[in-house]
Amino acid sequence: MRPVARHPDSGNGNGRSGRTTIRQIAELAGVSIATVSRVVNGSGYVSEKTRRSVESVIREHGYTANRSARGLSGGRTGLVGVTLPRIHPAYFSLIVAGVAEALYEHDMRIVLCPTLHEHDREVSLLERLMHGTTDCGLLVLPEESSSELRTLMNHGYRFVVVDPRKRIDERVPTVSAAHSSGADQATRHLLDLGHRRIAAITGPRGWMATEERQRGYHAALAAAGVLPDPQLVVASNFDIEGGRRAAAALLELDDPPTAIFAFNDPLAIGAMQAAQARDLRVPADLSIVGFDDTAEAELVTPALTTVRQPLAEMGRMAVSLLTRLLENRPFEALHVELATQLIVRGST
Amino acid sequence: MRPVARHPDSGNGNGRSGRTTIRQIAELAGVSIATVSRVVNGSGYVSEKTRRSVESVIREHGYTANRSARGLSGGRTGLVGVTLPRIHPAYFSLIVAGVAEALYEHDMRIVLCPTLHEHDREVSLLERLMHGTTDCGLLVLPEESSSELRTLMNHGYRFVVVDPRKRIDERVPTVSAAHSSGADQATRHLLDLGHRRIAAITGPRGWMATEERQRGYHAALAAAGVLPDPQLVVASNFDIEGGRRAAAALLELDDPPTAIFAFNDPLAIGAMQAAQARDLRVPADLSIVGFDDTAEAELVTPALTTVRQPLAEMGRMAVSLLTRLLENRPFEALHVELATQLIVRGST
DNA sequence: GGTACTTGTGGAAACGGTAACATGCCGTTT
DNA sequence: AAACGGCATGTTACCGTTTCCACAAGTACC
Repeated sequence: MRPVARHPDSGNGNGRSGRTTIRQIAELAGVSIATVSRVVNGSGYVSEKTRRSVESVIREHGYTANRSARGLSGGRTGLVGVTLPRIHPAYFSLIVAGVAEALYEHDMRIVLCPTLHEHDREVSLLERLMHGTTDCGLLVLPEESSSELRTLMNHGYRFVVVDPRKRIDERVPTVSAAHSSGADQATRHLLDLGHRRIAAITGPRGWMATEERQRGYHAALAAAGVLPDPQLVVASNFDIEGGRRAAAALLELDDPPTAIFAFNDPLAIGAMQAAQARDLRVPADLSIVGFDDTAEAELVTPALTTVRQPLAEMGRMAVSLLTRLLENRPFEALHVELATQLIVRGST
Repeated sequence: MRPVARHPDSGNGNGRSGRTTIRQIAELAGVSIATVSRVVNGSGYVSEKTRRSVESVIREHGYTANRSARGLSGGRTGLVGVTLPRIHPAYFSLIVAGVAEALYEHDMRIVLCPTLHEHDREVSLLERLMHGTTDCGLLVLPEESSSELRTLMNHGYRFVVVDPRKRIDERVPTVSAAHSSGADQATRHLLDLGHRRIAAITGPRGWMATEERQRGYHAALAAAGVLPDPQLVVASNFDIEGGRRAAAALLELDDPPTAIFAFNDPLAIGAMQAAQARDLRVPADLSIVGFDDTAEAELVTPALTTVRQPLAEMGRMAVSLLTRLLENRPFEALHVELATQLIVRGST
């Protein structure tokens, strides 16, 4: 099909693209392919002498096992499927960065699958990923229902969920941030500053992150003896525009809040823009706290006080659960919750 | 090894993990595996009747070809290796988003390989990627020298470079932004506003992006009859801190600039911070223009005037070149340069 | 001096596809 | 009527690994 001129150093003519195969290595080292395989994988018995000789041939010829063949032959592909809604928002790219780094150390790679929030797309992607492409999966903020995930499990696919959107089956390993305690810290911080009318701009209803953070928010208010005002809680989606609209509505109230706790940074930034649009000074007239602590929090003026989620660490932790899963180690913690930390900046 | 209880619906016991194979489909449809393969790949002759019958069996059982097997059997893996320095900066994640979207349409997936700017890591990653894991590569801002890339080509690996760092071999297909004309637009904009002492904070010396943008900057100055002042050109790396330092140095000059053209958005943001730190008002006392137009440009106060690079489109375009490569279509344009556009906001 | 276990090694059967080749049928052309 | 070419389908040899099994030699034990 393609009569590409073979590069001089690509060696003896085997069929296709001139890659060194295990057979060539075996021949050069004067052993069988089984032995080479044993050396490469460090399994079974190989004498010290043979091992060294094979290793030197391997080094010399720069041999690496063909991943497809390895994957096919019952082994592992060394590929992990990562599904997430979108890549670009800092929230996701930070998690992916952590995942990529941790996987690299295990000599595994990421197969990246943005779902663009399309549930169907995610389902069909997982279908395909299970299908010999990847050894296991890592689902960030999955669109799938608990029962769909259960089906996946029953088919023998291993996966870990990072930041579950809804409450899901107990047996699915998850990694998330300490939503509730983070929200508690944020709210308490505002209370400590003397605020009593503290509004919340939440994420979508029904999401775990929303519910948990709401729990923390209410807990802190209750602890300070402040009666929660339902008018002060507005649900939104997690973007700037949503924050702008929600904050605008809050500031229209007869008795507007003196502080807003937004459930993520884009919402907080939107709120800040809404405040500035009606000539309110932040933090003098209105204090604002966010959640995430992505890079944008430091860029805006004033810099945003926010609750830091250790996103890259969450990614790393997910990988660590995943490797435990693959080794079939029945592991201690199925559900890991990483601590959050309040970062105080200029917006409060 | 793992005696996982087979899920009821996973069907007849074949060896491993209960996935449907082409053989099972063939049997159920009462045809040979070759015919099923033909139906799946849409190749060769299949009668309308057979095709429909096979398709219905496939749908019913949710069959998808095992990628490892397909990859091994001389075919394609459907995986594209993407190497880039880091994932998180908006610049990269936007490109990746474009790439992912375009690849999804071809039913291909991304294997993501951040190199963390380590040259060795990149080389060894490419080594491995070539190795049966991926069909082709997409290198964003590659660390590799032109000769290393040439070696890769000679080994028969197909790849496209997005935003080449240095000047590389003519035969390597590349996608980049119109650096020079973008810089020209930016500089001209500042000139039109009456500025005559226009400084430039450039990227690292020797990078193509730096050189080309510098060319555009000089061209615009020359066209306006402004003598370039070497003191006003400072090289930096591409991050906020670098911008801060470079701008601080510029503002210390006896005859400081009245405008700064920073060669990317973080640099511009750093410059803005440096200006604000010494109580200069932007744009009244100092105008600033950036380059990229990532999300952060809109977040800062004042919003940043900047040159928009169509990053996601660059990713898509790279995929389109890649598919042409794979189909062995000797293609028209080896080097694509996408137009940039000046976005005027509050910083000028 | 057999038996049994530990080591070291090779042979060969999967794994699930693709694609080259073979085969058989049917309608045209010569 | 024979030869031929397009179509539809089946057979089978790979692709590069892993891994199970067999086998040989050496050592330990009774």
